[in-house]
Amino acid sequence: MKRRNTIQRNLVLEAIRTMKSHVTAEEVFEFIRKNHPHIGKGTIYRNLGILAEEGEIRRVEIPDGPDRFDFTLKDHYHVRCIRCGEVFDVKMDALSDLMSKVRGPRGMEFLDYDISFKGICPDCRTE
Amino acid sequence: MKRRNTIQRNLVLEAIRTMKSHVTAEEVFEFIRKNHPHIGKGTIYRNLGILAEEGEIRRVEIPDGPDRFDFTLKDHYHVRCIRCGEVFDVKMDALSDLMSKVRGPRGMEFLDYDISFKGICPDCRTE
DNA sequence: ATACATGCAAAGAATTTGCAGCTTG
DNA sequence: CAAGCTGCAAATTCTTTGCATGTAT
Repeated sequence: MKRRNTIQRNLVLEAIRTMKSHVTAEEVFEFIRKNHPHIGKGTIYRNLGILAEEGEIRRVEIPDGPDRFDFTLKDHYHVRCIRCGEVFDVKMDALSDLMSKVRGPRGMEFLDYDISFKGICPDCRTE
Repeated sequence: MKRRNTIQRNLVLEAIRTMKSHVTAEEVFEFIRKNHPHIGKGTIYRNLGILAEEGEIRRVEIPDGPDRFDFTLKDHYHVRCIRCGEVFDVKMDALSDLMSKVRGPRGMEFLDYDISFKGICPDCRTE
């Protein structure tokens, strides 16, 4: 399955690069739709998946909300506000080699991990 | 909203206590349905939510799969097999006070975090 | 040419919700 | 008896898929 270089795929990558961090598929769709009203939402999802698989972008799975997509390459984590659902970046010193510390069922191959925080964002706290 | 002590709520709690770890709402539903064929799925979801909120059980949000529910009290994390979707417990030495290490937007209140791993389980590796 | 992609609409999976009637305190 | 619940079905939300047509290589 050799990949093609389609207009739509480039638009999606371009959008992720242009828009603010951790956008949802829906946001990418609305963004691109402004200039390309006929793009289909399925195409957005398909291309986000392909780009993430190729490592061009990063898929961030947010518990309790739609997946987000990042262009950022370096590792960072996220907090989700339990009131409004907004997602923010958080910084944290690299955890010392988490992958070598885990113990799972015998023979389990560990590939990846993610840490996600929950909290209440400044705006929601003062309401 | 004072809580009542309903048969259904007790059945759900009982089910979580009886069944193996990290079960899905669907599994709880099927389990209870054996003896109470008229229980509604909405009731299962509502009660799982209430019990989790009360701290009687723990909700574990699995990226890319349905929520799981645990009776286990102590902290532990999970791996999800990317091939078959099965979820396993993992053990890891307590991380030294992650909550005090995070830096988020100014004024963000951090409440909780979870770590989730991905991997390939023994069964799927040998297939 | 021909395999891969697209747009559109419909299907799916997980969960939530509206509502009339039933229960618990 | 009033506030909570329940069962049921329909609605929501996010994402995937089938298919006829389009297009990059």
